[in-house]
Parts: sequence; C-alpha cells; structure tokens
Amino acid sequence: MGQPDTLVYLPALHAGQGPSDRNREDGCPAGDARRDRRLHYRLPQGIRKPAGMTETGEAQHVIRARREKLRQLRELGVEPYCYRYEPNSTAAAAIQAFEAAGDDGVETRLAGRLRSFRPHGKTSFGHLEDRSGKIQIYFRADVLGEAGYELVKLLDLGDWVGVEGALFRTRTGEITVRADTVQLLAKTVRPLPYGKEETDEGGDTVVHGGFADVESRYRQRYADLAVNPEVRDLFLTRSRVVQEIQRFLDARGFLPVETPILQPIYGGATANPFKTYHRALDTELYLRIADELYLKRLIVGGLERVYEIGKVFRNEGIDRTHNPEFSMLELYQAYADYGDMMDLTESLVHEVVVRVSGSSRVVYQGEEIDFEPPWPRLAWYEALERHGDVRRSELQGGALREAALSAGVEGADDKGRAALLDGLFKARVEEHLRGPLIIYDYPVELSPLAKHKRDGDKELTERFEVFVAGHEIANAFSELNDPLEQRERFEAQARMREEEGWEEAHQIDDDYISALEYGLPPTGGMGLGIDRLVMLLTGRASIREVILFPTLRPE
RNA sequence: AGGCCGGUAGCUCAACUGGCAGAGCAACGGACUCUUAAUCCGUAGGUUGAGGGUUCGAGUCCCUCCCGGCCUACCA
Repeated sequence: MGQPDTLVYLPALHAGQGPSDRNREDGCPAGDARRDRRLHYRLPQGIRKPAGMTETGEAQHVIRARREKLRQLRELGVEPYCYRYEPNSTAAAAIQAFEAAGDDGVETRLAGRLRSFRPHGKTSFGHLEDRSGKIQIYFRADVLGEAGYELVKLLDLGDWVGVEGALFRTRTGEITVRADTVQLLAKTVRPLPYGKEETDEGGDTVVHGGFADVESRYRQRYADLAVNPEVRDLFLTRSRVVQEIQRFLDARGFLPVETPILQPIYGGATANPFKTYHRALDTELYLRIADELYLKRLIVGGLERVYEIGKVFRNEGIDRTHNPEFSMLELYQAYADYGDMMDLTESLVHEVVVRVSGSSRVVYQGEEIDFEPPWPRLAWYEALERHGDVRRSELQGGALREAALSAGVEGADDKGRAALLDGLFKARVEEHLRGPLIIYDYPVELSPLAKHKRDGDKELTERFEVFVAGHEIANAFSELNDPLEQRERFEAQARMREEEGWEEAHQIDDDYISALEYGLPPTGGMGLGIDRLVMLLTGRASIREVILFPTLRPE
C-alpha cells in the first residue's frame, strides 16, 4: 500500500517458482507444434461483433486484412499471441540510463504498444509506448535478418511488441533503441482510434484527430486508456488518492474492513436503494446505500477504529455529479466526537491533496481552492440566514413552507419539515459554498443517526458537512449511541415515510438498535466522496470522467 | 423530468439558399536503409441515428421516435 511510485518495474513474481524455467525468456516459440495447436484455436468465421459496434464497411475490411496478417504471421512461424516476455526496463528508465551512461553502450529490453510506425523500405521507425512513456525504435533489415524484418513489415499500430537492443542517438538527437530482436506479443485485429501526433515549435504535443466522442470513451474505456495518456494519468491520480487515504488512516491505527453490500435493511443515508433478490434465501435484498450501520456495529464489537473504502449504490438520477454507484470512504473512531472529526477531515483531505497534487491549492474550473487547514466553519442556520435570508425563528410551520416555496423547492406544497429544510438549504445555500467550508449543527429532522447538541438544543444535531465548489464532499457527526433515542428517531422517520410519503426516510433497523443496546462508545464518524475529491484534484466537471466504467444506458 | 445543441467513412470533421456525399488521418497495394503528422504513386471504404412526410430532387425542410452532450431541477 501507499507505493509512491507506481512506475517502479516489478520483477517477475515467481521467477524460479514456476512449473519450470524453460522458455522463460521467450514465451512464443515458433514451430510445428504451435501451428498444430492453431487448428484448435481457429476463430469462428464471422468476427464476433462486440456490443455497441457497428461493423460497417471499413471496420470489417480492416479486421479482415488484419486476420489475413495473422495467417501470414503463422505461416512465417510467428505466433501472434505470445505467452510471456520479460522486459528489463521501461521506456523512461531506458532513456534515463542512456543519459546517465553518457550516451554509451546501454542495452535494453522493452515491451509495449506500437504507437507510431514509419516504414522506409529496409528501415523502419516507430514508437513503443509502455506505462512509463514512449521511446523510439529503429528497425533495420540487415540487423534483424530477413525473417525478423518480415515480421516488422506485418506490424500495425497498437500491436504489443517486445524489443531488445542497444540505445543510440539518431541524427536528429532522439534516443532510440536499435532493435536486435523483435517479438510480437499480441496482434491487434481492431484498429485503435489513434490520432496523429505532432510536436510543435513550443515542444507541445498536438494530437490530430484522436478519440474524442465522450460516450464512446466511456463505453470503450480500454480504447480511451490505450489512446489517451492523460486519461491513464487521471486514473493513476485516482489510485494515488485512494492509496494516500489508506496510508493516512493506517498510520492512525484505523483498520480497513469490509461490510456487506447485500443488505436486508438498507440505511445510513437518505436515498432510494437498488433491490435484488436472493433465490436460496427467497429474500429481497438491497444494495447498500451507505456502510454506516455495519461499521458502527464493529465499533460496538470493540474494533474502535475502522474504515471502509467501497462502492455504495443509490437508485437515483444520473448527472455530472451523480453516478448510481460511487465510491465512499467511511470511518468511525471510538471516543471521538464531531469536533475531532472536523480536525481529522481537514488534515486527511489536506494531506491527500498535498501528496497527490504537490500543493494545498488546486484550481478547479477556474476557481482556486486552498485546502490548508483550518477551514472556515459556519453553523447550518447561520448559513441559511446569510445566503438564504431566513432566520431560524421564522422557520416554523407555514412560514417554512412559504420560504421553501419562494425558494422554488419542488413539491414544497406537501412535503414535511425535514424535506422542506433540506430543500431550502439546497436551493438557497449550497451553490454559495465555495469552500472548503464546514457547515455544522444540522436540524435533527435531517440527521436521524447523529447525537443532539450537548448544550441541550434538541432541535440540532452534532453533524457537519464539508462543501467545496458548491458540492458536499464529506459528512460527519457525533454518532447517536443512545439506543432508546435511536429507536425514537427511527420511528419518527417511519412516520415521515407514512404521513408525508417521504420514501427516502430511514427504515427501522431493529438489529442495529440491538447492537446499540450492547453499548456503542462515544464515536465520531465521517464519510467522504472519493469521486468528488478526485474530480477536484483532476479538474473534471463530470463524475463520469473519474470513474473507469460509469453507468450508461445499455446498448 | 424540462430547455438548448448534436448524431455524416474506423477516427476528427466538411458539404452554400434543397441540386452528383467530400477531406485529413487510419486501412489496403507499391517505392524508399536516420524517420518522427515521414514522403511519393495507386486502391478501397457510406442505409448521412431510425421511420414517415413535402419535393422532379432531402445529409439539408416538416413530423415522430431512438441515442448522446450541455444547462436547469432532485439524490452525494
């Protein structure tokens, strides 16, 4: 965990432990045996049509031509789908080694994808791309021999190849591998949507054409990743965010745990669930909408500090900030309250931002956001007063409904107090919260799982949310640990569901109350939206850009 | 859900006021032993999202539907 450099080359995992070490250098011996086997692996006549692709005209034509190349390769004794290759470096490391050695005598063995290809008769240039970047490869017929160069002539953009040879500098000064051997690792039979690249005078890379259709990029993320290095970088950043969070929490004694995704009673948030069904149990189950209630059961069990980073599922609308499944961090710490959670959240987010982006400041959609703690803190009703021009004392009965109506809250006519307060805040306040900003002390109606204020104000709970750029990224509270009051809160929610038709209201979870009856120590809990944090750190306006495979309408 | 914009070759995009559906790249064949958007010669590639209508004639105008993006409203 927390590997700072994910580009470090990992040596073969089971060197010397495999079934045998024979053929470890070359996973693709050519020969009759292979050709015989080919008979069993022959592809069906019609090329299978992947979902969502129309195989009209050219695509079919191209794929047919590539399959013809497969045949030619096998005729040459080259197996186009290799078993193994053992590179000893990466493009970036090879270039670095060559520079360090003073342009002298560096041999390297690399594997990657053929990103560009410029044949010139008995000579060809191309670029190989691996996870570290690109390096130019120089193929010569007189070096590779007739058979080797025949293979080079059958290469296509996107093919996976392994090359071995000495590094040198071309006439134009580019560090290049002069290939002594070339090995085809996997043939591409469907052309990748590569754009042409050009380096302008400023040294910037300009891509001509390319793969830009947003929906296609999401549906075929593999092609998006293969073709767009900045997309690979983005998901590298995402992984680092998760690693940094884990590192931060591990260092503070938090235990990573896994709780059920399939739940008989869903809870821990106000949201509509996905329903599913278990046959053997003949039971309806729900996909979790939050991890909360199970994690707090673990605190009851004495684990004291736990966290989970995982997917939660909410059966609601899809837009640029909402995906039906999204990733959340939830953590719970015994003996802590929401004040501790404020401090923890500030330092967690700050540290992740600094370690991932190198600075506490990020620019998001043209707006500079500084995560340096402490963050401003504003009480919920104060925020409403400041941005919504409504005072707490004026939000009783009809006045609240009127305020919600005038704020344009949808369905304000027949909503209950909780929904009206929530609607009013969302309509009037959230967009003004550029943050990072802590909004604290939420109305009790909105927070059935939070303790009420210790000062005796029973209408408020010790809960806060963190807002950045108008969106909530974190939610935390002093966890309600009084089982009797918890039952009353659940019952109040159940009444809201029945009387006001508030479907998202919390269900009564008797087993959770039983757990509380065994004793939940004072506990602080916090939830953090991973996707939104990644959006902030990568400057993306759409959540789909930061989810590898976002939910799309099936084709 | 509502509003706006869009869907043309594998990719990125053109196509005037309704008048023969095009280019670049990718692909295929050929030439070329330091290229890098390689170059040069040649070839192929299309149910213009679907259906209907108006018209001598529709990528273009009208209607319906499908799909997507953006904005607004709601769940994080």
